[in-house]
Order: sequence, then C-alpha cells, then structure tokens
Amino acid sequence: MKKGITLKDIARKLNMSVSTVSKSLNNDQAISTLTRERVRELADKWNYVANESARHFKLNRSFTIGLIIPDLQDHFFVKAINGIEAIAGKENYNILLAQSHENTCKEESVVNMMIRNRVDGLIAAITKNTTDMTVFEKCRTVGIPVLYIVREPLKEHACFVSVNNVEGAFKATRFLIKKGHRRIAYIMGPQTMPISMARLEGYKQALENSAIAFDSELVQEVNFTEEETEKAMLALMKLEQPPTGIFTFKNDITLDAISFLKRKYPERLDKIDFTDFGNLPLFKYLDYKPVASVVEDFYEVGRQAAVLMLQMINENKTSEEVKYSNIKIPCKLITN
Amino acid sequence: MKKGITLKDIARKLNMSVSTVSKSLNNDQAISTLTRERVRELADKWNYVANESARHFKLNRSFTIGLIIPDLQDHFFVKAINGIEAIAGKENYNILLAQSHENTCKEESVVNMMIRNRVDGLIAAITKNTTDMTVFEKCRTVGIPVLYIVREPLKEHACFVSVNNVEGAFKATRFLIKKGHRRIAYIMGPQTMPISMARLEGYKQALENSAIAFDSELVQEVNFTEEETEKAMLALMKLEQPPTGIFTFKNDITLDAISFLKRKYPERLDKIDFTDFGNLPLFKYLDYKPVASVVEDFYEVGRQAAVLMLQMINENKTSEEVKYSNIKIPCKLITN
DNA sequence: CTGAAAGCGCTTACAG
DNA sequence: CTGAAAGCGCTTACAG
Repeated sequence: MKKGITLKDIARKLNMSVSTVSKSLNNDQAISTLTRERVRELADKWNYVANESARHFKLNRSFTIGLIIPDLQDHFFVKAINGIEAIAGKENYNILLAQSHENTCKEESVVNMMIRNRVDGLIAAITKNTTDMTVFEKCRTVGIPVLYIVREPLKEHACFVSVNNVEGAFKATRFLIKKGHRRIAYIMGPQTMPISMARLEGYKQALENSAIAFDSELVQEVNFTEEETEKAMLALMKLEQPPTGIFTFKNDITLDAISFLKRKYPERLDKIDFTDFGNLPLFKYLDYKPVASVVEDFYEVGRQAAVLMLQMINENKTSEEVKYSNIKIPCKLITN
Repeated sequence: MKKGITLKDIARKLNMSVSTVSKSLNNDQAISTLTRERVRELADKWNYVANESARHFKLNRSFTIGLIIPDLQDHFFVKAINGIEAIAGKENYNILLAQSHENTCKEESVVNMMIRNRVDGLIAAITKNTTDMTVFEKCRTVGIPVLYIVREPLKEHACFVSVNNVEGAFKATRFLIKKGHRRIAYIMGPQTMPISMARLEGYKQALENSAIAFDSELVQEVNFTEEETEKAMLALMKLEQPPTGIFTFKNDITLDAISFLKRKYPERLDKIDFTDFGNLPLFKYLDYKPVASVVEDFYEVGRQAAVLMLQMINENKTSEEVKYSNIKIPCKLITN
C-alpha cells in the first residue's frame, strides 16, 4: 500500500510544526494569512488528501450514519435512502448501508458491525419479524442514538418516522365513498403488521365518517401471494351483497384481484372500483387498474429522519422531545 | 458522547498489560488459555465492543469498499450491490455507498470523499457523461484500486466487469430469426452509449450468422422517451417492407412500441414479435409483451467484481492480469 | 502568530 | 507466556 502525504511531510518541507500545518488547512484564523497560503499551496501541489479516518478517530466521531434496511429491492426504501442522503450529504455525513434481508440474525450482526464501526447514529427499518430489540438497546447504551423508519417497533417507546397510514387509508376509502360506493371491502395484509392495522383503522374511520356500518365480512386478510388474493376475492364475490368498491393494501394485490376478476367474473370487471397504496410504474400500460392510489412520500420520510438524527447526534443530551418524536408524513391520493 | 470500554479499562481491572488483552481478544496462541478466558469473560461481561475505527486507523486499512453508482432506483444496480455485498460481507468488508445521480460533479466529489475516507478499493458504475477520468486516476495514484462495472469507461484501459451485451443481443435477434422472421428491426439507445453499440454488434452478428443482409433502414435510434419511440416505430411501419420482428434496447421501449401499435396499427399487433433486454415485473399483467427477453445477471456482475476487488486489495502489487481483467457475464434469454 | 506535547484506541515487533 | 514501547495521522488546549 503506497503511503499518502501526511501533515508531517508538509511540515518538514515547510519547516513548520505539524500543528501549524493542521491549523492552516483547517483555515484557523490564528494562523497568518501568508502561512496559510504557503501550506495550502504545497498541499495542493502534492495532492494532499486529509486522512479522514485518522481525524474521525481522533475526534471520536465517525461522521457516519448507519442505515439498515430490509431490502434495497423495495423501491420505497430506496426513496427513503435518497432523502437521508440529501440531508446527510449536506452536513458531510457518510452513509454506511447494510441490508438485513428480512433476517433477524443478519440484522443483529449488522447492528453489531455498526457499533464496532462507531457510527454516530443508526437509522433502522427493522425486519418484519423483529421483536427482540436488545441489540438496538445496546446501541443506545454505548451512546449511539437510534431512529426507526417505516417499520415501527412494537414494544419500544422510540423515535419513529413514517408515513401516515391511517390518513392514507382514510382518503382511499373516502374516495370510493364519494364515488357512490356503499359496499366497500378492504383486502388487508397480515394482522401482525402494524401497517395493516393502521390502514384498517383509516378504513373504519372513513366508513364511520359517512355513517356506513362496518361489516367484518368485507375485510379479508392475505399474505401477499396470488393464491391468497384469489381466495379473498372469491369470498367477497360470493357474498350476498358483494362489494362494488375494494380498497387493497397495495398495488400488487389490486393487480392480482383484477386478474382474478378477468378470469372468473369478467362481467363484474367494469362495476368494481379499486383503490390502494403504492404507485407502480407501468400503470399506463395496463387496461384495468385502481381508480386512485395512495402515494407515500418516502423521500420525505428519509429527509425528516435524517434531520432528526442529526439533531440527536449534535445535542449531547438528547431532549426527550426529539428522543421520542413520532412523525407521520401525510399521504397524497392520486387518480390513475 | 458516552465513552465505551477500552482495552485499557480491561487491562487495568485484570492487572495485565494492554498488549496481553489485545492479543487475548485476537485469540493469539502465544497467550495462555487461562488468560485468554479471563479476558474474554470480562469483555463479555462489560459488553466490550472493539473500536474498529481505531483498529482500521492503526492497520492503515479501512476494510471498506467504496461503491459509487448512478442511481439506486435502477434495479440492476441494486442487484449488483447485493452481489458485491454477499462477497464483501463474507470477508468482513463494509460497503460505503454513494450515488452520483448521473452528475459528473457529484461523482467527482463523491470519489474524493472515498479517497479522504481511505477506502481500500473503489467499485464504480460511472455516469452516462463521464469522460474525464482524472479523479479515478487520482485514486490509483494514492494506492486505491479501481474497478468499473456495468458502464465501461471509454478511454481508460481498466478493470471492468459487466454482462455480455453482444451475446445477449445475438441471442435475442437469433430467437426472432428462428421464429421465421427475416425483416428484423433494432430500436437502439443513443450511439454514445457503448452498450447500445455492443447490442448493435450482436444484432448484426446474428443476422450475418443466418445470412440475412443488414439493412440500415431497420435500425432506429431513440433516447428512451415515448415520443422518440413512436417516431421510430412510425418510420419502421412506413417502410416498404416493414419489420415483422423487432429487437429493442430494453423493456420500456418495447412497451411504448406496443402501445403505439395498439393505437395506430392495431391490425399489425399480432403479426409483430418483440424481443428486448430486461425483465420488468408486472409482465404477467400485460396482454401484449415481448416474446422473449434477455435477462442480465447483475448479481453475478457484483459478485465477480467483489472477488476481483478483494484480489486487487490483497495482492500488494496487483498483477497485470487482474488489473486489466475484462469480465463479461453471459446473458440468458427467457421467453415471456 | 507558532510550536511542543499529549492523546484518541488499537497492534505488533521486540525483549525478557 | 507477558509487557513496555513505539506509532498509525490527526487535533487541540496550553505555553510562549
């Protein structure tokens, strides 16, 4: 490994002390302009590149935010990353990224890696199955602030940033109501997912808001496979009073549901309106699609998470207010 | 910032030297088993977490691979990242990720950041517009090996890993030939993209291979907007002998082309076969789609890039062979 | 305005 | 088998 130029090299050449060189490069006003210029000049000439890792070590700060997410293939996490990056980058913070691939063991090992590397803070979207929070507690114990995004930890009273699922579901359901529907179904994700439940809550609120009685027959739970969605749709279609509006947990479910109708109930296809969460590209190539979709602003989730994280890092004694913030970014409903 | 436990703390408590503690934790056989056990025990009890950043600094190695890509929203880069991660993770290397967002200025600043942070190596998918390679040269100058993926730098004789575009295009074109087509068009991306040209080459080879004369009228260039694709399609459809098979640069173009046919030449829709690159999800929801698509294995690109990079990092004097490797991962053709 | 000195937390050749 | 010592490249209070 070829060694790089160090402050010492510059100091020797210029017959000054390392301190003076260091201060000059940091533009310390205590140093005379002339000296600063001479140092700058030689540093440029020699292509000096400060060794940040030495600096971080000395300052006991890594200027790095650890970011752990389940899977980069999910586009919403990528949006959140971009939001975080936008803020962190401006403050000269780096991002150390790791994926858990929805595996709690991997998650634990990755968090430990983050601790070993002394990230200044950790932003985490936890696994679907994460219940044991001890490794995250450990982070806090060693002084690394932790902030959760998108997936809310069940037990912990923690700092959390996400989108407003209740509000989104409310809007999606109300849209169907305004279109005149009275029999509105909700095809939900697993009850174990807090997000599923939040959307159920929004769905119920919208019904109540329009004085439509909640009917548990109209709520079907699926685990995101096509088979489950077909089963759910079949059950709904066989009801004495089948729904004319269907709010689904997300785009993929809607598409599977439509595909089911095409095959089994083509005559009903035109009579049923769908709304859902998500905004898949390619919608423009489809003949049948949801009439409206809730779009979540994960970029903003990332941005606000990063802002909060920087606050947590910079306030030595993090205020209770920041520490337990719970931010919900509003959702937009767009018609397709 | 709460201070963590250090080797010194453990040494003091156990009445040994810091060296002994360090060696014990590194499981150095020179230390007696008893001592090693005692140290391990206290370290566990105290939740000691080694300060990797101090270690890296001391060892003058960051155990970090810098990875710079244009945009995480492009799913193929994510696949490459996953491949890199799989290999790097196994060797306890971290990934420092940054996006250039196709901006050469941002790219330069990000590479400089990587140098300042003394990454052990840099894997880069360059911007579409990158021509000035000086910042990458600078990397090499300071001893950081550089490896390019997916996007090949024009001027530099460099280490490069990507998919075999020529072969992929060959297969896609040959598929159409085997289906009996003789008039086969190629809707290509910008000529400035080396990948476009490589696919043109594969297209030509397939034609030649079947003794079909190349006809430049059948090659249309687009810049990926829907308008351009429509213009290209219109030109092709107005030919005296319009194509019956069309090979396009990627899925999106195919979809726009099909959408064009639906509107303008619905009667020809069933008579034209498409092949292309890519494998968008949602294909199953579409009524018309390419008959076959070339699937690129970017995960494997990432894996091989990481393997190569680790070699470059570990061999102090990188062999010429490794240094200038040019690896092309084969492509698969799948029927949709 | 400049410099000598201490120290961040580790590792490692060397001595015993 | 164990420890004293040097040193990685920086920053920063302190002295002058």
